[in-house]
Amino acid sequence: MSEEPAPRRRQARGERRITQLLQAAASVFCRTGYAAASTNAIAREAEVSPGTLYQYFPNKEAIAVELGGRLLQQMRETHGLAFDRANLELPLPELVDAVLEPVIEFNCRNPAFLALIHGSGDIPGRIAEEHEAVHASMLTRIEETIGHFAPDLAADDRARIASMTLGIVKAGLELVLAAPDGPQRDATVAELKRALVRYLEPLFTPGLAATPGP
Amino acid sequence: MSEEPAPRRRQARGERRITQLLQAAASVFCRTGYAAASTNAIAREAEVSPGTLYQYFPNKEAIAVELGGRLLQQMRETHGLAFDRANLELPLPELVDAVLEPVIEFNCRNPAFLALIHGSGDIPGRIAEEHEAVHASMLTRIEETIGHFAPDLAADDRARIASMTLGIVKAGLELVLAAPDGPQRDATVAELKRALVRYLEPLFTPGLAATPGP
Amino acid sequence: MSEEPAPRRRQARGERRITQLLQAAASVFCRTGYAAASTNAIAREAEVSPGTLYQYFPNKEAIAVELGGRLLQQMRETHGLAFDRANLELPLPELVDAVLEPVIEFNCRNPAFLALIHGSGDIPGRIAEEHEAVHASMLTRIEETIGHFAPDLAADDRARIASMTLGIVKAGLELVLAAPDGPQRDATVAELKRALVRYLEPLFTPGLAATPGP
Amino acid sequence: MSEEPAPRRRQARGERRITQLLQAAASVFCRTGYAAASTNAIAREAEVSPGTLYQYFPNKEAIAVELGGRLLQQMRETHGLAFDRANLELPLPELVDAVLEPVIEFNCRNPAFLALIHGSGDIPGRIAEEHEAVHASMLTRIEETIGHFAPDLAADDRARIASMTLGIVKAGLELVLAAPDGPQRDATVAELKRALVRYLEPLFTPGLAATPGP
DNA sequence: TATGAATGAGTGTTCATTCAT
DNA sequence: TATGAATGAACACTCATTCAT
Repeated sequence: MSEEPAPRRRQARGERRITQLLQAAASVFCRTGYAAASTNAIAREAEVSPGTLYQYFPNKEAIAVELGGRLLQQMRETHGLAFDRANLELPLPELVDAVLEPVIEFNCRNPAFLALIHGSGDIPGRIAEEHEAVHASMLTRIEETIGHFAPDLAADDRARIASMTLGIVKAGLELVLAAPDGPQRDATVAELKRALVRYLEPLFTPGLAATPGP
Repeated sequence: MSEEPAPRRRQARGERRITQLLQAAASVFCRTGYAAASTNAIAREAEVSPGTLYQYFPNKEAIAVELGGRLLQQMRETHGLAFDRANLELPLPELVDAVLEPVIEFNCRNPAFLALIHGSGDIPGRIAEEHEAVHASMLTRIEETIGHFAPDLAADDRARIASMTLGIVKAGLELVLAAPDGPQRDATVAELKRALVRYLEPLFTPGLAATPGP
Repeated sequence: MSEEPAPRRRQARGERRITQLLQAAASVFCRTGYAAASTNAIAREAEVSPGTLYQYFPNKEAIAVELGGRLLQQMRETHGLAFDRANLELPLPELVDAVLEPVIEFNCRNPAFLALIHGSGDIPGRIAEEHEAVHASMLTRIEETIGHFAPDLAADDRARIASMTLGIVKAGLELVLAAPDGPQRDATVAELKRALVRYLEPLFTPGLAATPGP
Repeated sequence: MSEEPAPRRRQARGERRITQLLQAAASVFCRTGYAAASTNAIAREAEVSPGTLYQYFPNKEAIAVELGGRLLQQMRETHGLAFDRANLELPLPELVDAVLEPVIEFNCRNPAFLALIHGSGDIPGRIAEEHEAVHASMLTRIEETIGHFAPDLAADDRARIASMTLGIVKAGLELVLAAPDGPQRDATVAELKRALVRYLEPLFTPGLAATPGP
């Protein structure tokens, strides 16, 4: 009677606290990087005491793991959505457009995502693994798409191309985030798309050798 | 006659110590990033006491600055050499080859370079500036090359393309370093070159619009 | 109603901690002097962890500054009181008595004061300045008193006499502190007073040349 | 044949080295105090390597002990000389003059002496003992002199008066050293003498009660 | 002997984490 | 639950002391 209704509210409050803490963490990680971010700073940013922070996270790493996980999940959805929307019938430029648009938007709204991925060298084990997992899932999705257009490609070539594609996207994303919002950012986005289209074009154009030839 | 040899030997020993310490630092920075690297860990890696480390470097930053400076200097030379060797008469694939080869080789031999560049956000003032300077000089060199082949390009387009080019190179370099030495790495190198050639080809091929058209 | 008591209690606790730490610092400074006193030793003396010490003081100097400041403030009050109580109508022995009594009492209760003044050469900037200020204000007060009884005295003579007076007081204070509490200490106090009275008597006795004469 | 003449020269050289090191130590102690003085700084000041310093002194304390000891010895001689020269037939002002003159001169020439005495709180055991010894010998000499003029004085009164006398001398010495060389210093010296004469006068003037009486 | 590079325990200080309230 | 004071191991750095040359 006094146990039933409370838990739900408690859970709701807990969820709100966690969100609040993760937002604070995102903000601090962005400003200072993972290694230099102190849990006290995160708690302060969340306007919460250090003790409270540790009521929801067992340690600093867990914060990064959870934040990374959530961002990664959103990214997965975003990405999935992107590939879904982009039915594979579209010509390459439009496909690239459709896939990239939500990814760019997501990263502009969540700069912590790239920050966390970038700093993942400094970050201890688990989060790196999580990151690795999403990374892998992205690669898989890209590989599938490539496979759809170039079914004869050897598996390792396909994997390599997917990696390079993702690498170009990340590099471009960084340039996009670095560019001031407005026409400059738009131009950078366009440049990234151009780079991708040119890189992938031969794969999507039957009759042109995409891989090393004789 | 009894004064000369000692100082010289001592200097030689000092130089060796510095090299040894910088190697240790490179190794630790690679493993943990700059921020998380402790001076004691560097000293331990160099099999030297903390006091000895501080006999050669006034503080932690100075280690990164010196290491970064040396790598940057080598990189500058490597890069310069690359562009020198690559007389601009070569067709694009050979040009890319000539420029990339030494850069890749350098980065394979000095993985700390990329690590340091990556962590340069956390790194205090001077090294970041130094890095910025080399980054800028690389960009300039790339811009010049682009300008040679596409003299009519607007300055900001040229700058953007140069940035994207460098971004692709860095991303590719990371993939190359991640690939196990041997055929896989070679294939990754080839893939990176392919990406660059495809991206830049239109610029180097008269009659094809390289910049945004209608 | 549920917000008020906690902060106040907390503040009270903080104040107690600070007092406790300052007492520990006073004790350690007395034993070893400022320069040789280690923050860890102070924390240990206060039965507190180093981290706690640093929750209340930003660095070692700040401890000395705060301790010095508090003692100096008390000394100022003590001293002021002394001169106030001692209306200048009293004959010299009573005047000396009235001024010295509270000063001696204060220093017996706060031996760190003299220790800190002694070590103030080693102590960084601000505290030395503070000390200098109180020293100067003491001198001023002594000069005024002298001026009241010997208005014809040249300014530099008056200053010199005040310095010597203060010097004698300090030297005597040290002897007093060194003497075991009880009759020996009382006798030392009496001796100090005697020394002061004899030194200053000529100034306060019209008709006797107080300054160098032929 | 190859052993005999060398030792003496070696000893002579050693003695020179020690003197050189002690001078350097005196200079550094004066500038920074004992606690803050580093052995490396002393070696540097002596233009000698740290290793050499440790060939002549087993540790930092030993340097202070030896320096203190030598200064103390010189002081003893100076002081003894002072008391010898001042045959006790002289009237008090001349006696004070005769005793003080060489003491002041010595301290002006060896400011490290006072610095070392001042810092003796920070200084570990042995040197403090040495210092105590000379201190005691000075007191004894003063007591003897007092005893000569006031033979009826109780022993503890005599001791107390001697202590106070020495305290005044030290305090005055400090003022003298602080005063800029020239007329100001001379005036301070004169003031110190005046203070001593006034303090001691009653003891030396039969018919005047020197100790507390009704 | 003289050198000065090397040592390592110790210093001031920070911060992830705990716990009494 | 929430708080924030308390903890203590670890960090950057120093310096008295040692030792290979």
